[in-house]
Amino acid sequence: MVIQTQSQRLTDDEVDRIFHALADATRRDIIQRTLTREQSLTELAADYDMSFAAVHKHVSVLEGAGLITKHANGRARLVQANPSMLRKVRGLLDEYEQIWRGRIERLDALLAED
Amino acid sequence: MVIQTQSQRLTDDEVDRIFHALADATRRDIIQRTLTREQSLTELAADYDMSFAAVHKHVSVLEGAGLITKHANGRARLVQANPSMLRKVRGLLDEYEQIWRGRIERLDALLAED
DNA sequence: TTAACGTATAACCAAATGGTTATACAAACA
DNA sequence: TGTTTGTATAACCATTTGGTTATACGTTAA
Repeated sequence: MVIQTQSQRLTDDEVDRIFHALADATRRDIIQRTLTREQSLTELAADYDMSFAAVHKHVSVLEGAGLITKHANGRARLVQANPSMLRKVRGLLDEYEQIWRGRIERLDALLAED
Repeated sequence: MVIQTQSQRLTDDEVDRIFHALADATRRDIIQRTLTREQSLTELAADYDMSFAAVHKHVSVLEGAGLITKHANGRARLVQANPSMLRKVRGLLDEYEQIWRGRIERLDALLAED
């Protein structure tokens, strides 16, 4: 078993996988549903107009991105969203906001000269 | 000329396009660079190890997602990031946070019973 | 008016994506 | 034990993606 240490910084590949995982409405819906309460794969699959295998693939993509985790309960696999990863994504966007604010401040400083 | 009214809610397709656009390191880099200051396509293309046409495609993807805007200046096309769209994306993630908090509150309420 | 520069786009290609059906395995139950 | 249920995965397919080269089109400058 590998203990995943909470890495401070995400690599480009990790960020690629996270945003890719979020770029699909079915996968975003799975995140929403499993934020509220954990759900098994069959429970999830029942509500989408596609095969179980397709839903299984979507869940795998989310798992690979660290956006959800699965744990076994008998033969069921319970899926739950991982809010800490969602917060990390928000943190990435906050960095953009900081860059933007930095630009505004430099413009302000420029106007304030003389 | 079409005046784009600031639509309150993004459609699934729009969100798909936005996250897809963010799921590539080159495109994220273009956003970062053009948040600081607007840059022409050739300026942008000079720093990547790929053809001008490839960079042009990346910029088109970002433009289609509303994450950057282009305006002409002579023969140059100046690219600048669109911070308001980035904030909207953050808003989407905030919604997930709200759902998550709602769950916690319900759990707290449950524990508070008796 | 030509030549050079910046941009746009077409045609092509390999690889990835998102779906399918079919099959296998593992756990629960009659 | 045998059957059903839940999950995993393989093989396949059409479409999309992300790159290429080549070419065309405006705009600037000599």
